[in-house]
Amino acid sequence: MSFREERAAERKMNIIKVAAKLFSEKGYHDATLEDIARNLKYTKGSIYYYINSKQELLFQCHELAMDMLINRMQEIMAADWPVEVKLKEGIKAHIEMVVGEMSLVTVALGQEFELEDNYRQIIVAKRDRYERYFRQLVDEGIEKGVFRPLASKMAVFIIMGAMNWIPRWYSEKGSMNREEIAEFFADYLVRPLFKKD
Amino acid sequence: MSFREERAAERKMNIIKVAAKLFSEKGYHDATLEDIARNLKYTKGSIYYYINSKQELLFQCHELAMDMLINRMQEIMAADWPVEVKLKEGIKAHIEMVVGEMSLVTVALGQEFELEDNYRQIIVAKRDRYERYFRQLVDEGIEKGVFRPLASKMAVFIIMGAMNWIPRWYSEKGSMNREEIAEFFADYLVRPLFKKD
Amino acid sequence: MSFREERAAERKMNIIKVAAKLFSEKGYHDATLEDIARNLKYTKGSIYYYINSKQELLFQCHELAMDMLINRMQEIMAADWPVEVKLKEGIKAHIEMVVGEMSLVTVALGQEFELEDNYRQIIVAKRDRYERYFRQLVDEGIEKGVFRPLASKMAVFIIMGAMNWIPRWYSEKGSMNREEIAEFFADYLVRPLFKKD
Amino acid sequence: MSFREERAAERKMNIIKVAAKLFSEKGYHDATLEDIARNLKYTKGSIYYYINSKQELLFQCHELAMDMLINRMQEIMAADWPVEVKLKEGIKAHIEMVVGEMSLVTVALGQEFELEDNYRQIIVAKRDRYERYFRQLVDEGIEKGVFRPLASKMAVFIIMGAMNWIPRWYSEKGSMNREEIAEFFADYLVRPLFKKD
DNA sequence: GATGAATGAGGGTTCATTCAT
DNA sequence: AATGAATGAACCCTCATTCAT
Repeated sequence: MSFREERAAERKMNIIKVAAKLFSEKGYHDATLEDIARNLKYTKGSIYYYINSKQELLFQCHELAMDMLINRMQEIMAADWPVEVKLKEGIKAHIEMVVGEMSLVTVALGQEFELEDNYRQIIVAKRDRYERYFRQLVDEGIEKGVFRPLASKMAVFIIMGAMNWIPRWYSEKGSMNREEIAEFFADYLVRPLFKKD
Repeated sequence: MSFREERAAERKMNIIKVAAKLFSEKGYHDATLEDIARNLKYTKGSIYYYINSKQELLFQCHELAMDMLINRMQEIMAADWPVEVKLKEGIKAHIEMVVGEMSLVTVALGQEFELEDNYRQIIVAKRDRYERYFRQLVDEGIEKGVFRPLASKMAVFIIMGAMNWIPRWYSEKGSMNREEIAEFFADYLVRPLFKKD
Repeated sequence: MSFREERAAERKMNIIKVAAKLFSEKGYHDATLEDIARNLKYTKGSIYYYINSKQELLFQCHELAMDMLINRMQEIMAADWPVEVKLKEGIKAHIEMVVGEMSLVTVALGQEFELEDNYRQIIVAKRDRYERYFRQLVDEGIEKGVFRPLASKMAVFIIMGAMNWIPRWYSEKGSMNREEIAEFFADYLVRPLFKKD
Repeated sequence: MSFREERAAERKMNIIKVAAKLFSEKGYHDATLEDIARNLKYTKGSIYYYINSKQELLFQCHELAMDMLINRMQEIMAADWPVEVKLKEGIKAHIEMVVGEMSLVTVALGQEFELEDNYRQIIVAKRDRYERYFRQLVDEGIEKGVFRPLASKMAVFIIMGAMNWIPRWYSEKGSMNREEIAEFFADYLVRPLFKKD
């Protein structure tokens, strides 16, 4: 990639991030391109040098977020850890990203229904793929006798729901910091999987 | 209430329900008043005889939903059950309403950020009050030694998140029916509260 | 049709005519909806109560014009006249409409390429149908031995072209009035069809 | 002209021709400078090194086309032929150019109204001058007794209209080739000028 | 000579809202 | 109690044009 192209890509990324921030703050509709432009110190028209439509912008937010989540999860899957550790790490990683890249992942998780159909399909596919990693881990734990037998699909829904709700209440000023929250969630959500002993 | 007023109230309720349905299906912005009117076989103008603004309509959805949830929860709180049973019943009741009155509660839970500030404050207050019931139960369980000591606020966030995520994946054609889901959730989400024995 | 509907239809027709006028004066693109609205003493938004898009407006101009032309031509075809008279009358009728309903027919004849594909197909079909009447007359004249044998398609193209060019030069202040022009054209354009004697 | 200037002039001509092609295909408005640039493998900005505005580009198309037409007609006028032959040759030459340099002349003939006033005046003047040649021939024919007396202005309008309509229907795959069409038109359009004998 | 980048004016369209009837 | 009609503010998007490099 040439220097020029690199700078252009960087700027586009910047636009996406600002858009994500505003989308997550005000919602897709209420965040106007004017808002986004103003935040970037661009003019409305200028943004269109980098993107094709507001929808595309939303889509890019989704895609970026999902790719980040998937990449991180792939690393975890590849690691040489016991299954219950992988699951906990997966939960913690997800939470870190939800809280850290707040706006980006928040948009992706919370405003899916704003995506037009063709875009949505791509994102839903990625989300399914992502969730499947978690389900794999639960299933594997059951097979290995580490976890008790149960409906892994439901368990994953519970885990996802709990995690994805975080943006609704999280505040940097809260009594727990990121790691503590992540730790708490990982413990709370994995615990019911274990057999009683 | 006079007969007239009664009929008007009834119609207003009808409008709210239809609005809720459309809001939950297409989102607040994409559901136009035209849509709502068409579904009711009214004209756009007529609706304004019963409501003051689209925002108010959204607010009423929220309020109705929250009131339903709160009322049900109050009954449970008043019952003469052990604390862990109350909590499980609370979870089950919530899930029944999420799945049953789908649109109404879905709107309330999923589109809070569309509310304008003055309205939002009222709703947030109700939601807080609602969540406080759950937290009370957790705290009480801890006090009584039924549950282990932990950050009850976090636990409630987890419970709420898991439940409120249901509309995102629930389908009537799924492998579990309502009661089974409710049961599964109640068990899974309360289980980590207990002391190991 | 109820009184209300009638009035609405009337207003829509009015909009179409004003649009046609402006389209023919400034071209489809340069005539803005703002222009059209101003001419009607409406606001831009109001127009959308009657139409769905600017394209539709253009289409309606085309359709109205073609229907007028076709209807008139059908009357002529049905008349009990010798073929060469029918042809001359067709030419005269066409010219009357081009000059009379100036803007409407002018738009239809001159700005076909501005129509989007789905609309264009409909209009092209109508135009073909219209031209076929003329061709039928020429062919019939040839068969009957009134006209000499020649490529009727080309002859019709010539006739059409000559007539449709009129809006480019016609002025009410010109030295010939409508009927004289029509008469001149009919004679000039039909004359070459006859056999020399 | 220096070598530099020559090359620049050549490129400018190239731009005009490509512009003409796109103007005739999509219309003046729908052919964007982006389109034109892409076709030339330039960038949008670069074009402005050679031209001053899109309008100028359109004007140059018109002027080039009119100059070509006028030049050819001057040759014909200067030839030592009988008047009726000159007229026929004029018609044939015009048609050859309409069909051959399709885009250039098509733009000039079909999109005159897109020209801004100052430009239009110049073009209208040229077009008048061009048409006057044809009228001269008709008048001369009348004077000499070759043609019958008639309104030469009208006759020329008919001839022009018929010829300028050709781009609307012409296709290379049609049943007649260029020369045949030209021949047919010349015959058909001149024939009504002659006296019956 | 050429280009990437930015601009800004304006256009079509949508929609909540109002109001006379 | 209901509606047809009208409004206007706001929004997304396009594109000719400019300019520093």
